[in-house]
Amino acid sequence: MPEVTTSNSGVGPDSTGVSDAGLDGVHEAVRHICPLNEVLDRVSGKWAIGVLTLTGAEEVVRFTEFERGIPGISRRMLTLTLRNLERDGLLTRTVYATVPPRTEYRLTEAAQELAQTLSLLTDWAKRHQAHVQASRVAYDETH
Amino acid sequence: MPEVTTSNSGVGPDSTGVSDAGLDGVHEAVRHICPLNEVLDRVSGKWAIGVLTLTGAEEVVRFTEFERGIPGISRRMLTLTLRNLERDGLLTRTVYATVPPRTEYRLTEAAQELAQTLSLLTDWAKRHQAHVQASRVAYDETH
DNA sequence: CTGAATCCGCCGTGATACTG
DNA sequence: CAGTATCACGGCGGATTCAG
Repeated sequence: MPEVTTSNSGVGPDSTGVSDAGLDGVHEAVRHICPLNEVLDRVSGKWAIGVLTLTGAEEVVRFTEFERGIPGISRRMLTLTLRNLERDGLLTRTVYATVPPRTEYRLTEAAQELAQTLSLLTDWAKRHQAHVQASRVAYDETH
Repeated sequence: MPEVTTSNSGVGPDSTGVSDAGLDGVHEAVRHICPLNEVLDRVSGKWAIGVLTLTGAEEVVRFTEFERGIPGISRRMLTLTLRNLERDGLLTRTVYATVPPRTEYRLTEAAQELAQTLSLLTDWAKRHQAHVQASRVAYDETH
């Protein structure tokens, strides 16, 4: 992805190529109103959060430690997640040309701030997850 | 979605049915470690944030106002987003049986707190988006 | 040990048309 | 006005295999 449409790691096709280019304009306007989308695009996906929090807790993490620390993740997705985070300047990747090879990952300062903010979101989740679950059950019963 | 697998609005098949059921256990462990995933699942998708912030700013919003206020959204996606948010107890939906029909949406208290926390994330995004973009450009050049 | 490359299934998303 | 129903597409995510 060398060009503009770098964000939107989500599922959407990002303006399906439909009609004229006007849609990109308004879409950009939405993004301007809400940079939150960019953060969430970055942090979305099943694994990014796990990587971030794990790295935040451990300071320095190696590839294999991620695999053990995030149960269920595949090599492929771990690599992709790591690369995306590195590309966004949230992780630094240091490779030691030893045998066997060794790679270390750390959070950048920006990512550390992000992790702190995310912890506030976690607080919200903890405080309201019961309410949310109850809402879901109630909703599913009546629909 | 009447049953258990309600969360995980993301793309993943949620433990592909591979081998034994042990994977669900560890996966559940991951969720326990990080309830953040649930919040993000709830807020992910291209439109949920827009709906949330718009409703936060307007107090009361009608269906058509969403369509006008969130450029590019389709009726279908607006409906789905609204329903999900309502199901999670973040939005209330009030239908007036008038002609023409009229439906009002408001944030619940929980969602208002969430919106505040999300604004902190927005702050982070604003403070670091330049850095992130620069990182991306640099990364794309060298790879 | 740390990845890269390939194949494939699933589901989110959008377009379009229909309804009360 | 406020949705619902149906179809099609594209990409994420996973499994597996190969490489340095």
